[in-house]
Amino acid sequence: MFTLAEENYLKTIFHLEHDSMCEVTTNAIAESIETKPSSVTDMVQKLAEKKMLTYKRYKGVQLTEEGKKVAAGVVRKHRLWEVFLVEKLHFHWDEVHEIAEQLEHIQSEELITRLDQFLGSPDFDPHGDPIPDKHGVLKRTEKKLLSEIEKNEQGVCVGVKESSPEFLQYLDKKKISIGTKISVLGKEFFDGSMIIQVGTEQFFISIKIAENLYVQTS
Amino acid sequence: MFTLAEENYLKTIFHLEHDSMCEVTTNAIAESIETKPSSVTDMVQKLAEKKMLTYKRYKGVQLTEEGKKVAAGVVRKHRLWEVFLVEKLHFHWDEVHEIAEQLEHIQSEELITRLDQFLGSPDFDPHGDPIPDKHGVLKRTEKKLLSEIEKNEQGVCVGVKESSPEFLQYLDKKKISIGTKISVLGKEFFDGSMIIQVGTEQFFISIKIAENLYVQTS
DNA sequence: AATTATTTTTAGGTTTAACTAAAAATATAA
DNA sequence: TTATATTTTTAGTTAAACCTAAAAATAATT
Repeated sequence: MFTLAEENYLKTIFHLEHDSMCEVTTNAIAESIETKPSSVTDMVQKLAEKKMLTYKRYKGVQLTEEGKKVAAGVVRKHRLWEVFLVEKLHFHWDEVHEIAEQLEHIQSEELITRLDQFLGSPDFDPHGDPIPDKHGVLKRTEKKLLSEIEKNEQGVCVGVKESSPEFLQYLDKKKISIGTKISVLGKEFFDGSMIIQVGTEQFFISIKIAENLYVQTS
Repeated sequence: MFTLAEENYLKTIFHLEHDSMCEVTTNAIAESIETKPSSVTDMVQKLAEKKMLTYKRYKGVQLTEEGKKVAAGVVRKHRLWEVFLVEKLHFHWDEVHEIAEQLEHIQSEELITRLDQFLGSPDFDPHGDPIPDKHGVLKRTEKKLLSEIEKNEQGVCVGVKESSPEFLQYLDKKKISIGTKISVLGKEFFDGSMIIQVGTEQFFISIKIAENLYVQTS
């Protein structure tokens, strides 16, 4: 069994490994978790002793297979709870992160099995992120950033890269959510800005928006 | 905001006050919470400073109005989650306590408001215990112990006093749950044992059973 | 290659909530 | 009432997870 702090470290390192695709540094963890590098060193040494990750002084860390499994379990719980909050309790997708951050630490295999069933074994959370299965395996999707889509092509929104309330609220105002069809009508070479169509509305978006929206083209 | 430990102390003292109807002793708290009396003294002093209870050395404690409100809030969360686990996830009523013990500490007003709505604002948890409203007010019911029922009277099961898995499983085997009608066909003066009827079945129960089952007669 | 800057670790301290052991207060019994 | 027993508190430790400040290792510049 793991403490709340240990679970948070494992989860954070799991995400950082996915993002950076290489060893995760002490500073990166510290920033992510909003703590000091010295605290990270402490915890990382503890997790190394528990064989959850490999650690060489000054060289960063890497999750072991076991560590990945534990971390994926926490992510699975987080995302299943997010689905519950949005689908069943009708929370807005920008309100659920904090609460799921707490719920992800509830310990009960059976609870998660039943929650998963209750929700119809969803594959994705309300932000479009994949939910690991009970063995920690992630379904990989071939999603692209909207910024990679060419003029006159179109895609379906499947997720966001950034998930700050501000961004999610912007998307909401523009009536963009998971499943929304987006057509690229025009693209400015100079700054990457676009004219897109969502439903019957056409409007301008900056590169910053386009680089934080995932779409599936198929 | 309160720590997990603080919430557990407040909740425990709240329950003990209801049971004993007088000041709650250090030892009673220690036993309930499975900790040492010295640890209780520490925490109780801390909670007294926070004005959650009044404390005089060697004299026990009493919750303040504020303390009662906080404690009732934790109990409300616990019991709402129990309803969720039984009604929505189809857990058995003897499996939910431990999980609710964790869920009761999730911090989010909005979550509980919505959970309550989602469950149809239930008044009682799966064990028949009343759920405090959002202001901490408990609906009082005039329930009696089955052992107080006379021969040839009957009542409807509304709750249990003890809620150990063993007891709940016994009740289950005998097909007794919340709402079950129980008729007292015979009562032995010597040891308090009874012959009761549940559905079409008639059987013998000891005083130990009868003293742990609440029924409503009306 | 030597210096400077950055990153990471070590060493030592703080807080929370537990613990043990001993002292003090209260309650019970002779 | 004195002696004994029980309950409660105090004093001093421990462990987890954080912190600061200083030292050590690594990386970047000149």
